[in-house]
Amino acid sequence: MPEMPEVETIVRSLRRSIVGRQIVAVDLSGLPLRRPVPPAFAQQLASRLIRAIHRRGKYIILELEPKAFCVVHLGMSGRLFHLPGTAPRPEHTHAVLRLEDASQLQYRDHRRFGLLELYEVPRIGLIPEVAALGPDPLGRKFNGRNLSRGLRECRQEIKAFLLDQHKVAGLGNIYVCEALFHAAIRPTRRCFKVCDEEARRLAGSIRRVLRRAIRHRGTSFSDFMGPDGKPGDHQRFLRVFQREGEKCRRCRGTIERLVQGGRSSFYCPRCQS
DNA sequence: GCATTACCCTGAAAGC
DNA sequence: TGCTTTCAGGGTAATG
Repeated sequence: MPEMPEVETIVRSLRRSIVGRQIVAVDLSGLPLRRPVPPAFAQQLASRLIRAIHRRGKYIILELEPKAFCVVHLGMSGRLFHLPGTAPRPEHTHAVLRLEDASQLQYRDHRRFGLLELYEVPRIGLIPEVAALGPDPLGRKFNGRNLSRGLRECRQEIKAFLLDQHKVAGLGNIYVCEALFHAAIRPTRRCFKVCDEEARRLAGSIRRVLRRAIRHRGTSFSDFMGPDGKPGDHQRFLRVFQREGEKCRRCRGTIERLVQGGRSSFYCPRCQS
């Protein structure tokens, strides 16, 4: 389940390995992902140069020359692998970008919740998926004051707010649970009931949790690994996520689980109010 | 207009 | 042992 730290790990790895390479051919499985991959996708990508790789929220964006942007979202189970050109193409491989140095970039996604799209626009900001995103938690616009302003006028539960990519870009279930634990806020709290001081604390917690996860190359349970095949290491440092019934490392109380909007939330009822 | 729910999908785990 | 059912979750369209 790639969230921002996992996507950032992938982007950093791919920057080292595929930027400056030309795409010579593209093979597609033909199966639809979240949306059907446009029939012209392969033809539009072929012969373009990979100029740079960007991340916006959980989106990976290949900046191409002649100017275009290839947008990749990994959904729940998507993975990118940079492999030798002779590597086999396993089941659930939906796109293969063959590069000029005889290597290949494989997109695999067994649940097909991901997205592959090409936009011929002059700027990243004109990509519709990117334009709709809220501020990046590691960017300048994300701070306690702005977060507090957003929370004040919202009646949703804080968990749903933080998962909404239009409000904050890049957070998923794992890091929302972890950040709320560090900020001592229960996931069911209504946004407008989070005071300024708590919002400031939450903004700081979100940034710290994400930075720490990036240092550990993300969290791996079953789905995530980097393009080089290495899993992340952050799962060892989680305080609440998937720890239902275990002891809280802060107060020795018991971690509980509840379901919000069909997603599991993990929290410590003693530490979080 | 905002909040909530259903749906897409498949592998793994649980239940029978 | 083998089959069936349930669950997980990101994003979005549909519904309330």
